[in-house]
Amino acid sequence: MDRLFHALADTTRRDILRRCVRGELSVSRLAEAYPMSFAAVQKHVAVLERAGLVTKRRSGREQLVRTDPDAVGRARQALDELESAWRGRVDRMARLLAEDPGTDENDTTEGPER
Amino acid sequence: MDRLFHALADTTRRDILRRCVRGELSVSRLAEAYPMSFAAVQKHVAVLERAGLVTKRRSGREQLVRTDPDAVGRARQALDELESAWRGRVDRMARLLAEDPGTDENDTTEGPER
DNA sequence: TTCATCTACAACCATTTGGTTGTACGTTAG
DNA sequence: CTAACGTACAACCAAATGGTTGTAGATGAA
Repeated sequence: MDRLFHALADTTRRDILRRCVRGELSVSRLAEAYPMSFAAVQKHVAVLERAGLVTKRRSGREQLVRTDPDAVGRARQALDELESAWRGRVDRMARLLAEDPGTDENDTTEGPER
Repeated sequence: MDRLFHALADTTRRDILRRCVRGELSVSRLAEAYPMSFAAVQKHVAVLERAGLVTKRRSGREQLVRTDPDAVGRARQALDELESAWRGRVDRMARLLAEDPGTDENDTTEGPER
């Protein structure tokens, strides 16, 4: 979660994500687009990879970068949960679950984070 | 944008946001909840404030922290745009705008960021 | 007034970040 | 084979981060 948002908190990295939307791009092709060294872009891609936002696929001597379609969805879901709390939906849901002694699996109210 | 995601990229800060959902909390009240100094929490609140995620209101000698309901919406919208690009919606929209010589204000295709 | 509380802010420190350069290795092209 | 390309990775550096302590200013309570 920390890594996800941290990866998104950089203009270059968000731009890399946008560029990889249309299709796979090699790291060196990406590096041409930015006023920085190849190694720097390589590091940005590594950050995105550790956050699960992109995956790399080897093709010959090139390393093709592709976005993970589900990753942004996960980030959005995290914000949705935050927004739900905002609107009090979580509280009401928790209260309903408390009254109904049914299957209460997940805990959405306590602890700083999972 | 950078500041927004960076503010969200920390467990303590996300937790502060959740705690301030129900109502305003003073900084010292917040500080009691975490195993760190008052000044550290103060800094976290400052980061959230610079990102526009919370606002502070003075009440006597206390400084009450409150979440900005629209802020998470803004972050979600940013992710929505990213997700739209994923799905190619932005591209099709841009193509439509290109064919229609009408009011083409925003540029969504070039540059690293706004 | 005096004291305790809440806040603000500066100074400091260790670690991380974002960038650089340089070197080494696998792969493709001539 | 040799040269060029794409990548990986280490070492290094300046700046930012996340934490600390200490000091000082407002405000509320005794």
